[in-house]
Amino acid sequence: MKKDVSTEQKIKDAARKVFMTKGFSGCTTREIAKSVGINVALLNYYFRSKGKLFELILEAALSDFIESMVYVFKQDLALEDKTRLLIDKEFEFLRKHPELPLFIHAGLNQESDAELDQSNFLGRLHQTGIFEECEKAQEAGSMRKVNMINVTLLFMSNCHFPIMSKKLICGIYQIDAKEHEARLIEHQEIVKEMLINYLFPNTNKHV
Amino acid sequence: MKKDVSTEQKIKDAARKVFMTKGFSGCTTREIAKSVGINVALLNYYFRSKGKLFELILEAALSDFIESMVYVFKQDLALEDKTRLLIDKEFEFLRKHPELPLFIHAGLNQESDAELDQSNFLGRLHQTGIFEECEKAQEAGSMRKVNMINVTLLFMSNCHFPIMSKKLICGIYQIDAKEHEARLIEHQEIVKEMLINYLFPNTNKHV
DNA sequence: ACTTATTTTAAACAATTGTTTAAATCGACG
DNA sequence: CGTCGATTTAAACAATTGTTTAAAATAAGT
Repeated sequence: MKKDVSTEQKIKDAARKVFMTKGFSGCTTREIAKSVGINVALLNYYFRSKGKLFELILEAALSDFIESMVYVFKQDLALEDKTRLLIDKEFEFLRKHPELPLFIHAGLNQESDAELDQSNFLGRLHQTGIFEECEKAQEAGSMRKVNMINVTLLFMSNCHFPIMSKKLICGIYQIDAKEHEARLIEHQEIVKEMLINYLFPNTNKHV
Repeated sequence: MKKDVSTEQKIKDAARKVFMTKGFSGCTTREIAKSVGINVALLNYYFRSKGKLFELILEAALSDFIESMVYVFKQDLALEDKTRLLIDKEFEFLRKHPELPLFIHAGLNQESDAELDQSNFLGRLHQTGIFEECEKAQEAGSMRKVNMINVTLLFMSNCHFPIMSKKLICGIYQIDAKEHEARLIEHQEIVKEMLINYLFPNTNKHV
């Protein structure tokens, strides 16, 4: 019979937490092992090396983050409502995992090869039908004609960056976490209005 | 007489390059020393330690990036034109230093204390008068009433993130650097239009 | 209970880390 | 030239790194 949680999973969980906050070269295998309460050698017994373990965590992180988008795209909603929901869900997700964006970007820079599409992220997004949906809306004139990569950039920029930049913003403006959270809440609404206004300009809004 | 370039400066330059691409824990003092062509001990002779050197580079990077904004704010232009110029200059600056945003954010997370405002960044921004200028425009109704921290977030998100996320975007969408650059050029125009529309809504635009 | 395979550990490995020490080299000035 | 200070180096330091080896503990099957 298995234990309540397998050792392998416990290592993954601990490694995720440590890697997230300190990065690949910022931590040691012993640090991870200690936080699980096991011997260092056991880490190499389950995963072949520190690097291999890191790749696993990084890919899982990427997967999580794609999945949070896929969930929204699958909903049966009008494009405008999907836009709102996407932004809300992204902020909700990123509030729970605020270290994730920086971890992913820093992690991708560490990996020289970056065989990123083993997990077929693009395919998973395509399966939701979001691309065709946008294409149709663009043909119909209800959505502004913008390349989908640029649309992605717009969403990610305005959702991920405000979370990643917490320390920088707090440092520059000399505000504490509480004030920063207030700005974040406001930002969430700003982004929703701004993106919808930009992407769906024909829908009339009032003051 | 001094050499053409002082050893101290050569070390700083090399350290900047290495730290930028590999991060603090991702490189070694010997690696930096070798890239300058000097002994490791000399590095500790000029700067007390690896950490001290890193702090210096990080602060200089932050300073550069603030300065590129200050330059724009000082110009004698209408707010809308400053907005356009700011975005153009940010993209220009970031194209020259694409690793800088990620380096700054990762670096700030490494530092536990993060005494960020020794350089008085907020003061330098205030001196340009940009805050009063925006406040006046907001009172006059030409600029949307948005907290200045949120305005900052809007600009930084839409300028910095597209540059930082190059590897991620290229990985997900399976595009090469050339195609990515094309998207970036388009993004620059998108961001200009979108932000101006949002921040200065009363100025009428045509199709 | 005995055997066998899996899981876990302690210990050691060689390599690398940041830093220091003491000596050597260089530059300028008397 | 000789001396003194600043610069630079080679060598060594102790600590830590990722990884491996061989033995121990545990679990499972018969």
